Amino acid sequence: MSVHSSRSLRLQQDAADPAAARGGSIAAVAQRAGVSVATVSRVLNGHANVRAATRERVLAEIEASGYRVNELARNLRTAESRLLLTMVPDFGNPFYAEIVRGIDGVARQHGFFLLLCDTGADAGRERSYFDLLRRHRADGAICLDPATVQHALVAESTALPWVACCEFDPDVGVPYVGIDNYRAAHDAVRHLIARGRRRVALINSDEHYLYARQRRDGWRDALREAGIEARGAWRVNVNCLDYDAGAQAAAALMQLPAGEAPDAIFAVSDTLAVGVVNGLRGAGRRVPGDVAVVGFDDIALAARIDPPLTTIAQPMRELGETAARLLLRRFADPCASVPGVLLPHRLVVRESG
Amino acid sequence: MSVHSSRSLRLQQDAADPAAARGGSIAAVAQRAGVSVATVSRVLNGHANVRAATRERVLAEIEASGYRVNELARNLRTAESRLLLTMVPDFGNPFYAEIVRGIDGVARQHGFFLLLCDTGADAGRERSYFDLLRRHRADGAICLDPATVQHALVAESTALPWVACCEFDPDVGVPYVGIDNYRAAHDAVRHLIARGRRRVALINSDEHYLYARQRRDGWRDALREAGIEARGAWRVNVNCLDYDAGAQAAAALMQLPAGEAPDAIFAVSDTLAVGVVNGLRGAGRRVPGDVAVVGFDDIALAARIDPPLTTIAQPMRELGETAARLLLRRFADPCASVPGVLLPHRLVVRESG
DNA sequence: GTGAAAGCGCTAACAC
DNA sequence: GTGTTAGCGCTTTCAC
Repeated sequence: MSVHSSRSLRLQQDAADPAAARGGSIAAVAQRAGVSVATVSRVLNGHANVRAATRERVLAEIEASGYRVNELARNLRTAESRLLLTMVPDFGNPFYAEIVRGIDGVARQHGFFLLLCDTGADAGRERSYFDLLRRHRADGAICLDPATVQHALVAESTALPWVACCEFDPDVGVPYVGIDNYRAAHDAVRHLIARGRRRVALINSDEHYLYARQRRDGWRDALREAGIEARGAWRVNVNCLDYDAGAQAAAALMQLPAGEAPDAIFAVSDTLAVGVVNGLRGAGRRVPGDVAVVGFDDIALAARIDPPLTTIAQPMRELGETAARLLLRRFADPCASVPGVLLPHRLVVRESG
Repeated sequence: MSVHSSRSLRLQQDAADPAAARGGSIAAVAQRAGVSVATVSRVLNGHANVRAATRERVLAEIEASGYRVNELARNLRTAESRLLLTMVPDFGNPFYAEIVRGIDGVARQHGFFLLLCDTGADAGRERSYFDLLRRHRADGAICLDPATVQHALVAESTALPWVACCEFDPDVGVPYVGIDNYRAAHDAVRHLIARGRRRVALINSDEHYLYARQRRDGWRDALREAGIEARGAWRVNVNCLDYDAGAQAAAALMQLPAGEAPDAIFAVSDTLAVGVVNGLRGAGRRVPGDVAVVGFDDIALAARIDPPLTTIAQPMRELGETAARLLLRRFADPCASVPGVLLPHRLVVRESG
């Protein structure tokens, strides 16, 4: 059976004819309804200038045949893929999952789907995904990768429609949404000081992350404003944000001589902080009795560990939603000024510190 | 500036000309290289019958202009989207994240990208996503939703190329990959019995999941074979697999009169089991001293909690990889017989039970 | 080895 | 209101 003859047949919903199961072409519908393809297209796209009777006839034929528009063809014609490229460093991380939900919700509301790509925070992989924009596979992109990785994209092109989410460098001229990391860290440390802690350690990620540098500054300044010197020995940088890294860093901190050892630890991610709590317990310290712990992100697990984690909550869903809206706005007006949006964070006080 | 004149210009990588940033058309490249579009297409697709000198000239022009093929057009012509629809009940669940990684790896290896859709295990949403196949937005689909939800798809069409992963009903005639849930549960409970436990409770998810019914049967039969009656009071069904659900279920189980209260709990997911451990601690029970706990899935967190969780490991990555390969095989030969694949599970003994 | 041309299925400009 | 038709940018016969 040739492709052509199968197209002229009515839909047969059986395994023998997969082509028919996908519905024929607009031409076939038009012919059977006794109208032109233009009219069918008008009905399909809800244009007003179609007589009610004609519309009914077309609709009936579409219903009867199980016809579905071929979006491959539509997309070529309209020159848009209606796909949003979303690049995340690690989609197994619960923090990103919630942000992606936010993006997805807004996207679908506007008729877009997500092309979700895990870059592993690798600049090379990210650039090759970014190329999907040039190949017209996606209409725009949202990047959640580290600011340093984003710089590679800037070199590629600022002419392509993309926005930054969570991580960003205000200087690169790309729309972004995130939080004020300096103030968030400042708030966390001030809270610990208000609770009587004096020796507040910082477990930070690699400082080539912009947010890491900002949180470090917030930590340092909050201590300074309380008349405490931010000692170098209290600052640990890890290059991985998992449980083990946190546990090891905490254990190392506890090696400091008594009187110098921290009585509080601020970790820049909850996964790290969960490890810290376990590490401290392994080192025979009580939390928060001996050492208070504050994390960052407020992932679902934070409230469930023992003791429940004090942390800085980021509005994850809204971060994603805002990123999607910024991108959509760029579509509507590519030349509009590029806003940077900072969303409010929130200190969630639980029992760990 | 009209679209046409901008196309005939060289690429300008600046914000003023987003169209140019995406590269011109194949016709423009052909003209500048002094060859036909057919030749450029042949070079692009690595066809052999092009003279080396010609090929060089075309390649040089592509390089110079930054041209990228428009896959919207290619896809229409070749009648394939090179997108794989992946429907998951909840992509915030780390269990699914790893499976999706497996799918993604194999897909990309074969030039496909993922259209990842979160269905929330809702039949309606799933069906509307499934329609993307008919609209030619995806070439095939992988479904991770409950078997009951899949039945809606079967009614839609078995003529469309899709496969089931993890959840499946062998009777529906769709290729699937999963594990032997009956034996996995049986193994878990037998392990607990071998360690001297007699009153083994089951915290199960909603039994409209096929796996839930199979695991329930495995639990019941393992007890029965040890001469223990599987009491109704020991069986709790929850409709949500998060920490809280586990904690609450555990607390409820501990309300049973002494002598009837379980001395072991088998939870059908690790997230549930983590909650169970916390719930037991809250109820003043020691794990595994008073109550042993066994989970399911072996997510990353399982080894990190206190005490480390004994669990059934599923080969998550391989499940995803196999699903993708089954689907790819359907593309190659739509009429091939539909294999069902069961991958081996593994009991990982840690300290909780 | 290379080019001319048909056509994938759709949308939209234009004609009536 | 409705039909005719010209492309969107590409791949792929079919000539030469």
